[in-house]
Amino acid sequence: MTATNGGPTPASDTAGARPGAGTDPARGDTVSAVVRQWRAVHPELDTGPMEVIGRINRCAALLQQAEDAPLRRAGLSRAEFDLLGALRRTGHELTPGELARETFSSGAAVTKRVKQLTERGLVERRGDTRDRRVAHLRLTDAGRDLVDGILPEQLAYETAVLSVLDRDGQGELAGLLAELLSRLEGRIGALRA
Amino acid sequence: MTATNGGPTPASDTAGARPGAGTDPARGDTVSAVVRQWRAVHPELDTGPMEVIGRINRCAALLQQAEDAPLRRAGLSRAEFDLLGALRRTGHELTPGELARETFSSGAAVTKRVKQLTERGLVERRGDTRDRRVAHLRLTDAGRDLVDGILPEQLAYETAVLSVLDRDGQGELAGLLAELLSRLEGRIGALRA
DNA sequence: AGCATGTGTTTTACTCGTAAAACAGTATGG
DNA sequence: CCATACTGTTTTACGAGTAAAACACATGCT
Repeated sequence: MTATNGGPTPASDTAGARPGAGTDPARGDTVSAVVRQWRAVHPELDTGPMEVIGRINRCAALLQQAEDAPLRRAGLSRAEFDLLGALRRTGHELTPGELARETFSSGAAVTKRVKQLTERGLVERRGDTRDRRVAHLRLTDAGRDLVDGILPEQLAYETAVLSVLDRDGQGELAGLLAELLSRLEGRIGALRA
Repeated sequence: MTATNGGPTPASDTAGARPGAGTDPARGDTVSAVVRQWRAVHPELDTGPMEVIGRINRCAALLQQAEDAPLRRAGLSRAEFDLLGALRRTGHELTPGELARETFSSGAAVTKRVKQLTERGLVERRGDTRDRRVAHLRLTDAGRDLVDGILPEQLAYETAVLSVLDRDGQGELAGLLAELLSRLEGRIGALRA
């Protein structure tokens, strides 16, 4: 996660797991240990939210770390792959600004990545004829082939990692996350407590 | 999320939950839009894993971004708070190495953070009497008070954010994540596909 | 004891991301 | 038109993290 980047975040395990629910992992995850520590120090606090947020953060950190390996073999960072992927999946040219929004990163970061990817022959740039401030970016054949080569590998890998959950579990998880996410995205910025 | 990092670390890839911009409330989350794009371009691929991994990444990024605000008001980055929190919740002194493991970061990063936090009077250092290589770190009173002041605020904030899911939903989500996480942590490194 | 080896921590060199300023060009209102 | 404000992109200055090397010390072998 960050952590930040690599960020691990405090986590916890309170009552999260319902009784009797199927598998009962021999031992808890790291988050549950952290939550236990907090509860010992501050018994008056409701550590419930840590059980969810801490685990989301930790899962994200582990999954990203694991997925980076295959990517690096192709000589790409995750941010670079995200950029190429955005161009590939939209299927058309994008401006730097659109690319920034699409990949949730700053314009400056996109400028730098595009520069490198262009030098590597994976992306091409073309100026807009009407508005000379804007550029249009597209994948080269090499860029498209690279993405198309990596993607199935990446998906197969993800499938393997997630197979620790059964099909129903994955479906439930995806559903709950979709609900959480759609509501978070809906009111983003609203809760700046 | 870098997250890390100033802010949210870019989330990630394949499953890359990354569409941008606009909130498109009524219809699903941004991840489902991305998945739809990929399926249009590569109908033969099973995009299932993206629905889970992409959402975990995106949720992590949004939650971290949201939680950073309250932290910054206290003049701390998430990484710094993690470090102070580790000292607070364990209740005893930790060496730099232990702190690195506890916060899932590199020793070098811990060295730098401890240096800053010590200068700010939040952390104290003491050398080990037997083994002069090691140091023991502990919170100062100011450091402890800072953590104890922030924590309830942070938890209240998390509770508010998660309230978009009902109690059962939160419990189910925590349970599924706990299962996934404990298995990922169990076999981490095993799947370096 | 003396030296090779191992461990805990810090330093160094470098990458990458960001925020804010700088650029470059477009659109508008008088 | 021409000044002004605005938008899209790039540049600049800097902060934070990492890996690998450097340190500093401890330990074990002979």
